[in-house]
Amino acid sequence: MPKRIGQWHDVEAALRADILSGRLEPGARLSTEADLCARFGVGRHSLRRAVATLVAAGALRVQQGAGTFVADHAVLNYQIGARTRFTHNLLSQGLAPSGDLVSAETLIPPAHVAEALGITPTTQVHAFVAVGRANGDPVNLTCSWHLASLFPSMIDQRRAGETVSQVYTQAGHGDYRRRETTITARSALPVEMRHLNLPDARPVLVTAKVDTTRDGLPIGYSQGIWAADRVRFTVENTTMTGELK
Amino acid sequence: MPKRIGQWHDVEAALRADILSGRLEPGARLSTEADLCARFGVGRHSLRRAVATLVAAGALRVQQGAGTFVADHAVLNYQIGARTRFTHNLLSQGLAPSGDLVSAETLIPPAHVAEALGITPTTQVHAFVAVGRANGDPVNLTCSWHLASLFPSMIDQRRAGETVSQVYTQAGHGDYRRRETTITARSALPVEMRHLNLPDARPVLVTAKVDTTRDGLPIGYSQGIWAADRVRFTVENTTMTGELK
DNA sequence: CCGCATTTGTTCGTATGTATT
DNA sequence: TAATACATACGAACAAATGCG
Repeated sequence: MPKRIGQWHDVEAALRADILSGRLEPGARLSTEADLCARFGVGRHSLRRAVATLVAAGALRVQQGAGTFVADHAVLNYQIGARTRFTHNLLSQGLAPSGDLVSAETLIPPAHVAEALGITPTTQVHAFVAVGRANGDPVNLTCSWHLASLFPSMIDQRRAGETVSQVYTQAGHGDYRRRETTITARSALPVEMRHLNLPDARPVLVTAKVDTTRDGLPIGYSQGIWAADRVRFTVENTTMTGELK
Repeated sequence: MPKRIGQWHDVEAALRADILSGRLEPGARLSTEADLCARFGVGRHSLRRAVATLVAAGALRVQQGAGTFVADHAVLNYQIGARTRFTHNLLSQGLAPSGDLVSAETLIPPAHVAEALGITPTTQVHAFVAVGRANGDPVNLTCSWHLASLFPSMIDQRRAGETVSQVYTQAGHGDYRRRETTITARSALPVEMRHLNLPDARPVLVTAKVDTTRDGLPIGYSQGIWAADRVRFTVENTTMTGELK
């Protein structure tokens, strides 16, 4: 026996059903708040809470002054854990990759970065923040940290448009490896909302990985924040037969 | 230029800062709403919106009648894409795995399942819903669909506690393979909130995979919904040397 | 075990600001 | 510029859950 308290739950369910069933098509505009309030017989508060929930869920998109619309998204399918790269991933789906370097500086890393890199908290690193785009729309925000001692001119190189891989190679670490990638999800932080152009605290996927030399020495750590409704990760399940138990 | 208007943003930022800085320790109880309203000089509306945002972000936990608390979580590190299993994954971290079978029935699959399995929309499948737990706390909700024709007595077998792998093996498909796994994130649906014991529409990670025979014929499709703040996926980055560009 | 005070949840009304058309 | 539509904010009242005496 479901414990349904709250009219806004009912309104949310009704709107969600309309969207899923196709009665409201992707991109369609909903009636105004006032109309919907009248239709459902609830106050503006209840209606707005239902809409807010669906916006957070990525089912609706609201634009002040214009109206409320059913979301329509293009989802990027991103291959992970292999030798594919951002550029290659997008091109293979007919999307135009681009990116902006938001910031580049040399500093003392935050604690969790120092830990991941296995360095003392006072060792200097280069820190970069960049936005990756598909067809001009931002899809991810990358924060990366690299040992400053190994890549003296990395700041200038990256400002000149060189990729991390290119810098690694020129410094004699072309055969670097990527340790395992971790994936988590959470709600977007205010900074992330700005860079990813998110209208609200929507879910984001967070990827993190450590680059090491062939000997396993960490040389860089990077973290990607992805708008959850704009990407789907694919992990190739290599190996494996049965192996139950 | 940031266009930040709204007091509730300021309240959220202040609370977030208190949490991150450690002034509010994990598990600690905040002052009451009334007190916080007075302290920040805002109405209850603004305060509650700030709190709601932090709850959605997983930073706070609210309990009606009791108070608002700083979240303290145990995060499960889940190895993905290898031969590891739910049980093994938990045991290796000292967590006790358990699970409940929520439902088991034979039916016509939803469209996206039929598509994934490469079957006509009228082919019957067994559908299961189960909750996976770590130390009794729910961490994921698994929905799986399996070709009914291949596993006639699967419903009874699973009700008797047998695993999917065990059923596969007994039907002569012990050497099944897992096609690639996809990972996405979104907000939890009401059903998921109930089973995962989520107090709100928090982010969830969604994993999906197709089991096939050695010949590549699909025999089952399963989807896992994970409470985002209770799990971190780890993908082993096999292979790979440089291979830049 | 009951009852009561405390604390959060839901809902309404109302007013004003800001973006879009 | 004016009308429309969503955003923010305050206040108030009652419901529901919790915890304590």
